Amino acid sequence: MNQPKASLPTIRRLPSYLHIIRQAHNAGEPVISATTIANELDLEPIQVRKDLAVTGIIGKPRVGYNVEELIQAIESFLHWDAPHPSIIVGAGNLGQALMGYQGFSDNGMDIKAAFDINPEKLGDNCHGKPVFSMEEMESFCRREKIEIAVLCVPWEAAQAAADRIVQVGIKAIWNFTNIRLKVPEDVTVQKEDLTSGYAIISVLI
Amino acid sequence: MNQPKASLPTIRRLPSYLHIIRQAHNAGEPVISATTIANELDLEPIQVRKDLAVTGIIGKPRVGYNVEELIQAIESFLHWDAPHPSIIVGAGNLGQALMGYQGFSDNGMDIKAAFDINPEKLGDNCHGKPVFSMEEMESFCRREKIEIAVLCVPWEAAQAAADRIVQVGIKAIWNFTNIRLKVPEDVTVQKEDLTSGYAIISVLI
DNA sequence: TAGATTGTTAATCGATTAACAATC
DNA sequence: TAGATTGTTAATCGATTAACAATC
Repeated sequence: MNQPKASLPTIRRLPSYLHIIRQAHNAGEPVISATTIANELDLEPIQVRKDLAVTGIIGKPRVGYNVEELIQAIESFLHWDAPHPSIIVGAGNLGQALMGYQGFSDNGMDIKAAFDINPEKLGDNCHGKPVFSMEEMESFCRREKIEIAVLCVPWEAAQAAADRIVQVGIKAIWNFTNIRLKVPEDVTVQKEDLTSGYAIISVLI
Repeated sequence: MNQPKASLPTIRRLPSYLHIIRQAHNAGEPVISATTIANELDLEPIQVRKDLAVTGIIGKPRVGYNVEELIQAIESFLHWDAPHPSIIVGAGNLGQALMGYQGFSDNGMDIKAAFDINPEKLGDNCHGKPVFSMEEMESFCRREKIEIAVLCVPWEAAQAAADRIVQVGIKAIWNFTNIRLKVPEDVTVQKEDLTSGYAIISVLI
């Protein structure tokens, strides 16, 4: 597992910046200032400058940042300038939705297939991509050099599925279940618990 | 918008605790200690104790917390002990998936319907729930006393949809798009950007 | 009783924010 | 030049962690 060169909050904010900067690029703007980005997102300019600094970008005082350079700097920092072969494990509602989610495909995530234990789902063509049985996972993933497994099974099945993913040699699991997975040290798990977001909104209502 | 009585990181962790405590309850265990929860989640016991304290629960030294009391305390703190009538706005892949997501329905979120501009989607029966046109939103939401709108439209349509949601009188928007919504002060927006999670895993690989 | 666990008070750590010189 | 913006260094703020007395 790599040691990130920036704090997790900073990394989380970078995609929002990138989205705004790409819009500026589409609008033909050659430069953009941290102040502009901050206003758009309701953040402090100093925070945007500090965040952008982690990508190695150098701005021009009084002018701002070169839009094309900045897009490249962020994409490169996030490794979004190269494709990441990925699979979905668990082709239920959420798995199928993520399979067609444009926010991922726009940023290098290349979902090659889904895997499921339910024989009824097999052979389906979900968003133009195949659904295979769990037995086919190992050979497929080694052949396609899969880097990321997106885990969308019910929580009761999550640990067993994770064990399988580890066995296959995949080193990164994006865990959409609400349990903590037990995996070897060299495997990265990023937990994305939608009920955490629901908890926030429930308290704020 | 309510001022939460706990930090956002604390609130985010509570659902994971609740899940473990409910499992203990199902297993018939009368008490559970912060140490047990911490071990399960790979956290520090002191953090779990501090987090649980915000719910007002009182534990017993040497014993731990009464499981039933603790479940009630967390559910009550998160307002998960009452139903929250909700709607999905944008019945695309993600919207449909969230409509059937059990992690929400298990915790009081009661999704009553979805709304979409695409006439092809209307009348569909998605997970046993109806899909209506945007025009029907206002009367439906006022009648059903909708509290939360889950926004799953493409980002280009997000601000217009949010304006509509505000107009209807809904005070909480769960925003799954990657733009910042401009809404009146009394409307709460919780942004849930899946590309932020993808950024983390991309950097950690 | 001895030992484990709670809850409180204090210390540490890291992220955010402020101040300001440098620069175009 | 004057003024806006960057990048650096320092200060603040808040969350996490540590220490420890209280308790069953």
